[in-house]
Amino acid sequence: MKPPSLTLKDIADQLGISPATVSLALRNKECVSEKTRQTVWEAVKRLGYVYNRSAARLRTQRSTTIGLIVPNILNPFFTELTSAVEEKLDTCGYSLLLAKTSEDRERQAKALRTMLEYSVDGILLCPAVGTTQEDLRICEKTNTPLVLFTRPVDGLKIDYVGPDNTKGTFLATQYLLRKGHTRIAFIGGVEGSFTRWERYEGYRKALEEVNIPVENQYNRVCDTTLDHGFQVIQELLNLQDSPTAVLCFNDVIAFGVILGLWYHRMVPGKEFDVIGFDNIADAALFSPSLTTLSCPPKQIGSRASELLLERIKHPGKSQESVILVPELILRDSA
Amino acid sequence: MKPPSLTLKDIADQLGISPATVSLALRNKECVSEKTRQTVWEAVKRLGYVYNRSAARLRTQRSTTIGLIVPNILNPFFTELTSAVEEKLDTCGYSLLLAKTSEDRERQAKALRTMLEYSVDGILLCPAVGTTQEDLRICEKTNTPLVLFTRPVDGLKIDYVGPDNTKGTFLATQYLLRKGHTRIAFIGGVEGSFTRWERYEGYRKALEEVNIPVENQYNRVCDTTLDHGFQVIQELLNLQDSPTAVLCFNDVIAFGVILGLWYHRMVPGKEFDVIGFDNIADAALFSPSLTTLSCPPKQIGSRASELLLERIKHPGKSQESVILVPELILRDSA
DNA sequence: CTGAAAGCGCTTACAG
DNA sequence: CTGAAAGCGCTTACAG
Repeated sequence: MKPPSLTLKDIADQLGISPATVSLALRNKECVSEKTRQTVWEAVKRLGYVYNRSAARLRTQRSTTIGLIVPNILNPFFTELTSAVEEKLDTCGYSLLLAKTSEDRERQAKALRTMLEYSVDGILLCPAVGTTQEDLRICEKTNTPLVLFTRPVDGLKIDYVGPDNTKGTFLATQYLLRKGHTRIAFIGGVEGSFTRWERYEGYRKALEEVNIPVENQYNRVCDTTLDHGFQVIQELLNLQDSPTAVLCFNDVIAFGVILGLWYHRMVPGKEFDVIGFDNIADAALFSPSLTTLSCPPKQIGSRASELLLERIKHPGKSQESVILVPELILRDSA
Repeated sequence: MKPPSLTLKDIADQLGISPATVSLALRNKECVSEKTRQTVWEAVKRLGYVYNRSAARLRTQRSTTIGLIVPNILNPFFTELTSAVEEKLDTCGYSLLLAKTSEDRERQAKALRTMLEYSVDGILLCPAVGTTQEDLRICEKTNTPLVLFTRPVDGLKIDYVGPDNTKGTFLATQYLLRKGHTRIAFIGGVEGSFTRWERYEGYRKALEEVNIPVENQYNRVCDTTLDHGFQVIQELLNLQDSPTAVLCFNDVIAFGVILGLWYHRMVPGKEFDVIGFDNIADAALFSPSLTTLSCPPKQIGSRASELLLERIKHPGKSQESVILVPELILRDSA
């Protein structure tokens, strides 16, 4: 199908030297004379030689590729994280193999397997909801470094980077209470998500501390998309005792809420308080008065990448958990 | 570094058959007896064998990987497109290698080369601004199918999928004129972008047709991010003869504009008309009254993928240009 | 239906 | 500083 491509041997033949020397020269090894190296590079450019990584990979058992698996590329949180990972890897000479799970354990299993088949040097994974230790065993078996981010896996001691969810929402709720709010809703996140549970815990604890009962009508599960946030805030505003502030599962939900408020001609941050989580790129702009718990995806992505590259270089080191404490970012009401 | 991994030969030895048969069985070839196939698959599962694609790739010169190169992953247009491509490829058994150019021709050259080194079966590329035919020559040389999308390259006859920019903005401008607007601004897109030029052309022509002069103060170049749209609309609203409608380079700019309008307590679609381009996912929600020129990234992505897979299967077929005509989507003012 | 053999393009000890 | 040789793990004609 493809035409015969140029090989190291072709270059070697052209120059009347051995393929071994060409290989060494291309890798810029010290042991090759400057003169040889130059002739080789010159020939490579002239003939349009393209290095064959599959061959090198087969030989060396290393791939300079890492795999990134996320639930959903469309969520800006993961988009920004992906971008940060790509950037970090690029500067370190690694390429990125990307897959998504759609929160499906089957698809996740398939993605993991495929990446191992490509001999990735390591994997960055945000586990699909419901992932078990068993699901990830294959990485251990093949001795492939694995770093989890954003969501831990129950009972699994492994490299991990993620936020302190409970502490974050606890702080945010206290902040709302101090501002005098008593009817505070918690919006977003899907049923069965451990992250949601943790974030809700912080909210619950803070209310409990000041003896405000947690009301079921203020606790709304929903998918993390703009339109769900938009929808839910409409419903909440129609309640008898409608809330005066919402703590959102994340910024995307918060954006939906803000759009819903504008739509009702209400100004978020003035007539109604909204708090997000993550501090994704658009958060700074979305509402001049959006408060958010900052634990930016770029930061998580770059920390996780660093950790993974570290593991690849020094295997066998002990596991590390990087827990980032979210910072409450207040923005001036304009 | 990695422990010795299981090979086909290990499986073969275990079962007392030849590696060739194991290979055939794994590929589910007809010529292997049902019984043998089953024993092989059973052993593979039991022993936890992981197929080595590097070896297969080296042998067959095919990779079942394709490369996707975009200017910027963070732009929702490209995010959605990436997602659509990933989905399409996944169902066809291909994996995705992802890279971004940041509109830098050097980085683009590097990304192309890396992908060829990985022996991708084909490449999907949205060329960085300023890309020349020469920049893409390497694909031709290595005989790697290349499909461009969204942006053509000057003078290059090659498979391409993209919108009819001029026709789109022409229609949209006519629509605004019919609604009685006479002061219409054109916002967004960067200097030197061919796409911007095309979209501006449609706007210019429509105004010209009804003898409305094109005013420089209504033509604003800016990066395609929310905050730039937000910024620019503020400036326009402060003009002496501030416009009554804007045609935006794309939806992202339009979102920024809408946020800017809400911020001024103006309701887009009522007191001020806003038109976007692309129809990205959030457009339906962003303002209930946002009008947009629909040419969705998912559609472009999936058409481009199909075209590429087609080329991979049947090389040597003649080039094809798929020009999608944007449709004006009107949404009811609520 | 199954096996022996060659080879994909590289890298790496090992000699010289 | 350079070369000959072996081998990474697969696939594929070719025999049988």
